Amino acid sequence: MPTSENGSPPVYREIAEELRGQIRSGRYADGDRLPGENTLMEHHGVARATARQALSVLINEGLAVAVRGSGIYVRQFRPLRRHGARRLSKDLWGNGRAIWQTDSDTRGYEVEGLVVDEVVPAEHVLRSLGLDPGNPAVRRSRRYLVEGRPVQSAVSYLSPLLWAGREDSPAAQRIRAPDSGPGGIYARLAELGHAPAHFTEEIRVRMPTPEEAEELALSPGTPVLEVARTALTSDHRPVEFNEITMDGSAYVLQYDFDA
Amino acid sequence: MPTSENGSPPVYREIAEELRGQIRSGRYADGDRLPGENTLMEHHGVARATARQALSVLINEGLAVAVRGSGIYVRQFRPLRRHGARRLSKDLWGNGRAIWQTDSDTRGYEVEGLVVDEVVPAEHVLRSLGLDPGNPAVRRSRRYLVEGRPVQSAVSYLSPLLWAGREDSPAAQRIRAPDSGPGGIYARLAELGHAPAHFTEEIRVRMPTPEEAEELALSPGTPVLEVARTALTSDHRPVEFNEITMDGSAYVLQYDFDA
DNA sequence: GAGTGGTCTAGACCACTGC
DNA sequence: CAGTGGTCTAGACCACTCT
Repeated sequence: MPTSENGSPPVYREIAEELRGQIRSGRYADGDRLPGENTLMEHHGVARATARQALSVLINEGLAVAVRGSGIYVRQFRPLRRHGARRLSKDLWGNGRAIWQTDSDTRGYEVEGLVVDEVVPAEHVLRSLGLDPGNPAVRRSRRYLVEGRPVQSAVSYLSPLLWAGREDSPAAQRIRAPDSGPGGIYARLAELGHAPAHFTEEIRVRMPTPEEAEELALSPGTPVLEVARTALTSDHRPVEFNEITMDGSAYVLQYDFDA
Repeated sequence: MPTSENGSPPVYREIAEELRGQIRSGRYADGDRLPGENTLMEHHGVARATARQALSVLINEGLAVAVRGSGIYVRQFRPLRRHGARRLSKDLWGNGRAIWQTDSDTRGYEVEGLVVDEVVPAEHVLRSLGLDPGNPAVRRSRRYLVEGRPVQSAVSYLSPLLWAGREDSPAAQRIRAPDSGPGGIYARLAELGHAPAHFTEEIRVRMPTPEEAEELALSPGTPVLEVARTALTSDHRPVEFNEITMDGSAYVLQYDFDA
């Protein structure tokens, strides 16, 4: 194919373009089965590899998914809505509700594979927490499912310095326990005198690593959203760093703010 | 390849995995040239198509880019930071500065291909503006470049009802002119008595359409960020809808808010 | 068992880059 | 002009799904 315009596009692109148009126009709806390799070979008089290449374009665009032994299907797409500001308002965790309960519409979240341990976090995590290199942190990892499907995995980091000298307090113990108690981690931080008052979230997009693709059961052509949240006290001390990796096709992020 | 685990992964995946590891470990740095098809064929004793398939994995992951006639190179990645709340504060457009001037660090934006016209917008646009189906709107489209590279394209919609009966006022004329004047569109809206007070932004991710890939000069494996912003007055009337498509590899979005 | 997609081989011609 | 990636053909064997 030429670097820019001029001659006609390669055959496989034209086939892909034709199918793409038919998907967009509604000729093929969500979940419908697309013409397979054999059909495309006949109809367009091309070799198998060329038909495959056309289909791989759609798959890498996230428009279609291949099911082995069955066919190629139009991808379905019904995102969840995640609210930025509203969901972290003190009203919620101040009253014993966990954050993620406000996230999804009527569909409920399930938490899976919660692991709590202590590690020396990566450099960017330490920086966000205002810790020096080599310092340890409590790490809380888990995965969230909606309707049985994994949609995000989250890892939260907290510095043990926040409860130094009070290791045995109920709040400090809960932070290191799988069940963080009513209101979650933020309520415990408040009990320790480190109530979160400000948040900053950084959003990045990229294609998943193979590990992430497996953990979130992503089909090819699905990008991930990476949300890195830092929670700060009213005097702007960082008290938590949370790294969330989300199925990009599963979410719409919403932020509301004033001029 | 097996549906889940068991047997060994296909050859092309192993080759891709090996290269991926070498990229991550720093064995190949940003912009370095990776072993090409011929090299992989020799070293791994595979056919050309298999070597190609391995490389296409990395390319679709956004880790590498192919340059015809030259080689395969490790992708570089240095994102811009786009601030959500801060950049839309009234201090900025209230004083005659355009929004995008606050966006990029030291690198400057250039605006290109500004087009102003009147159209009947898509349904979701009309809904965001609170307009009935079939209503027209002024559309302002443009593209932003950083260091000569296209990074986002934006389309803004405004209802003519906002200046009904005042078509000839300076503000209304500027809104329909390529140069919207000091402070940009939001300053003009304020002059018309529709000063934006609240914003809501919706963020979506997906793989680009071929048209978007061309417009933003995206290399394969690059997702796009879609930011849909609605500007509301203090009495919550929508006055502008802005749809921004961004090179996902070029941006980090940041939002700051309080508990 | 027929049909589907997944992997792989061994060729071919082309357009482009860089020396 | 040698080397690179881009496209394409014509086969092959396999694992899986569906009926």
